Amino acid sequence: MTGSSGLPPPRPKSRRTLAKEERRLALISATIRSIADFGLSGTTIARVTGMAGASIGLANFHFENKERLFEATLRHLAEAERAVWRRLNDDGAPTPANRLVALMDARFDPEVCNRRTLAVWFAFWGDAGARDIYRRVVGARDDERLHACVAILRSLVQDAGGRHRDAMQTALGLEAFYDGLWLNHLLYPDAFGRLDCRQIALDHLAALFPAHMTALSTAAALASHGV
Amino acid sequence: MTGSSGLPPPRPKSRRTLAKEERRLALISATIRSIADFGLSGTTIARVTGMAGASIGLANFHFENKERLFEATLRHLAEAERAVWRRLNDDGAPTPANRLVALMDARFDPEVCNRRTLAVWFAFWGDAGARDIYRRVVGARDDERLHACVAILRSLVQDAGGRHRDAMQTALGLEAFYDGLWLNHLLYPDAFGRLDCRQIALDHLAALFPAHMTALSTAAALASHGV
Amino acid sequence: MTGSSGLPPPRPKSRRTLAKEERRLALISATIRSIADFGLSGTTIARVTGMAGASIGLANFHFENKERLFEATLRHLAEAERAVWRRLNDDGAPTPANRLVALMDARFDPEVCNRRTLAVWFAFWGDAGARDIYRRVVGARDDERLHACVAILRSLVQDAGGRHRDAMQTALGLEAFYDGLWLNHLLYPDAFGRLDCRQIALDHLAALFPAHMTALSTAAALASHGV
Amino acid sequence: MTGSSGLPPPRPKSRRTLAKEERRLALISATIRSIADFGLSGTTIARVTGMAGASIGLANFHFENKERLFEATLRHLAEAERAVWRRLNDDGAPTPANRLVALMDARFDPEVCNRRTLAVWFAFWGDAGARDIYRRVVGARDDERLHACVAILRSLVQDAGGRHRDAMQTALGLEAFYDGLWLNHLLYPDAFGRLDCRQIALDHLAALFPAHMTALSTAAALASHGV
DNA sequence: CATGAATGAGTCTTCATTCAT
DNA sequence: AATGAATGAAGACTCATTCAT
Repeated sequence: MTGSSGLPPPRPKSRRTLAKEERRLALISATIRSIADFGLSGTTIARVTGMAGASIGLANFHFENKERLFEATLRHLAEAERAVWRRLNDDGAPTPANRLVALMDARFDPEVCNRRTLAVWFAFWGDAGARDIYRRVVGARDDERLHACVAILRSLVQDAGGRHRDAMQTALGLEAFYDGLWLNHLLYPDAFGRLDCRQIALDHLAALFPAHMTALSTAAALASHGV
Repeated sequence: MTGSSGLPPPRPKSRRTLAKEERRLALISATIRSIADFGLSGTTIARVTGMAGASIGLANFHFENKERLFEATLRHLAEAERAVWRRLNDDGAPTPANRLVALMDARFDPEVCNRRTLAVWFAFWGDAGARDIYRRVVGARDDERLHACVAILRSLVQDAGGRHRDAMQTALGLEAFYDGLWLNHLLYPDAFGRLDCRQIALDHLAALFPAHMTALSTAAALASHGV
Repeated sequence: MTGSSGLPPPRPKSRRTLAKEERRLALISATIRSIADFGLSGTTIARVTGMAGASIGLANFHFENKERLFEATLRHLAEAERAVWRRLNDDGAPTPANRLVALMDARFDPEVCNRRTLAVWFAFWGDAGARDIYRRVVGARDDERLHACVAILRSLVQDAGGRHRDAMQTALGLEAFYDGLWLNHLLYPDAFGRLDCRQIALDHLAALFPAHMTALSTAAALASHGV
Repeated sequence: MTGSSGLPPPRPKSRRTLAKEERRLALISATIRSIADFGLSGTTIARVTGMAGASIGLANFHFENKERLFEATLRHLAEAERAVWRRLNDDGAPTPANRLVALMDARFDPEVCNRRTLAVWFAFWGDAGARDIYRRVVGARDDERLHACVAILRSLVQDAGGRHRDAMQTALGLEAFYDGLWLNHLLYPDAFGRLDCRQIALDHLAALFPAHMTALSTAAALASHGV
């Protein structure tokens, strides 16, 4: 039906390729769930493949290693987060204040800030051995985010004749604050709901930049529409 | 009864007890170092006892379990942190602002905020299985700290007629912020030095409570003398 | 029948057959290289097919089994050695002494006595399980060679009125000697060069049969021309 | 009973130590049997420990590795062979001819030249990966034996004004010959009995050194008494 | 109190073989 | 003919825990 006419079906190959990518994704997804539910040390190849409905050997076929599987998992999550950020950034008006809020909003987007994803990040941050893997895979991405924040802050404060050196300090403080909110959302999801965290972060931004208060509130209101 | 002759042997019991306590401490200390250097999953009984210069059997003798050893380790660190906080709190003048700074300063005291200690906390926070242990052992202590913060905030804001519900929100935000600074100190010790973190935290307090600015600055200056 | 029209397609079958045989040879050659470089246990289907530039499934297509692949490899090497021997035997004058030297020379011909080939023989001789395969595939060929040697020795000694039982003993000793030279060429290729081995073997023959010394020397000189 | 008097029993410790050494020996012996019966690749930790009546974990406790277990096995066999050689060398009269026969006799002593021991040597010689282990562990010992042979040959030929360079060549040839006899004893134990091999080797020595014929025969006769 | 040999379940990884395409 | 994804049994190695001394 799809192609009864002259065109040869290029599907079989692409279907196979797709299936391969699907398998990879299924394994990565299972890895995320396993880390969230059983911890990094409780995440075994047998458990991951079992959750993905695959055989044990398949994990080492698609990912050479357990470590490679972890790396792919980190890369997957990092790319998802980056995509969310880009989307939020492109959607809003391109004022510095808007971009600052977009940066924050990406942190508390439901696709990014959920128990499973945060569990993975903290699992890797919390384990001395995994920390190295994390830095190797996601380190550059973290740097990029930090420097984007610094750039925004500079253009934001430029209007008010702010100091340059503080931009980095402020950016570090902001990122740390978001991380801390993430941690508490992970540890106490009830006391620290996702939207609570977002609100606290927004209040913080407003407290830091009272001059841009109005713009920030507007941006926040706009952004929260999409949530 | 213990000695067959009249005189009791010169504190053999207390000496033994001391030796026992020393052994326990040596094992706990080795556990901390091992978690910091090799992660939770890389921390084996053999490694811990090896680092402590003890035999394998000794760990199971002093601590029934590996889990018990971890619990004792958490308890030890929590008590040390609590002691630092009490000391700082008792030293300064008992105004709310002072106490708020003391609460913060305890978080960034060198005895509390060092790579090894933070590595342990984040190791337990990062692992789903260990998280349960953490909550069981240190959860109440964390609550105590949070409520102390709330109480301070209430008495602080009472003067200015603040709202009650905000006290809890603010306290949660503060704790989260400190946690985030801890995390970044652990991950990037160079970019986030201990004193940098403390300064960022202090700036944050000052931004939150501009009315108490002067008092806070004074308190900070006083506190930093001791550092 | 094959083609629907009258003319049979120009040797498509033979071309296919050739391709098939080429594939088989490529796989066998890769097997030899793999055994030489990684040992019998390090020789996996994936490695062999990888070295031959084929897919994993192909090995099991051309050779039902891994064991069948090994058998084909042994057969291939045995036939090559036999061909060398026949060639050398046919080339020289058909005196017993000449044939004895030819038998020896076949053992140290570059096509037979090289690192890769010897590695395969000793791999199968050295492994208890593989030994059975070897005996099943190459045992008869070894017997043939031994009895050829016995026949030569008998006709050689007949002139001097030698004893019959000794022929077998001598033949066994000769073969053992060649094997020992092979082993040392494999283990210490520098100290035991191929030509060194040949010379030692020739000296040994000369020592065993001083009466045929001259003939042997001549034969050796002739044979070494071809080397 | 053993020590009711004042002496404290030093046994417990030495008994423990002995037990440890006994375990190691039991595991090494099982390794030898396993290699002989199932080949190097068929020799698994589970099999070895099973044959030794131990648990799987014990092999890795006494020998860090499978490779270390193999090394210890090689070392054990090499030392046993060396001990036999020393014994035979010390027993006989110290003439060069005697020592040459002793060197040969050690090769065909029942403690050295038996199916199990030879199977181990050839297993390591036959596998590319194991070959490296062999050279690392036994290489020096092989060199020692070769140079001892060279020294004997030099003092033997010195009387007849022999050539020096030939000593090494002859020694290499002798060792190779013994190796070849070993191989054939391993492959065809019926056709190549241990004593058959020894006789062939002795005949070979006699053929090489007819001048020392008498001494050799005498030495051989004496040596064969002990067999 | 202390030791360390011993156990065996559990983990990662390899690999021959199968089979749908 | 050929591909390569998929399977799962088997292997080496780890490690918490036990227990005789």
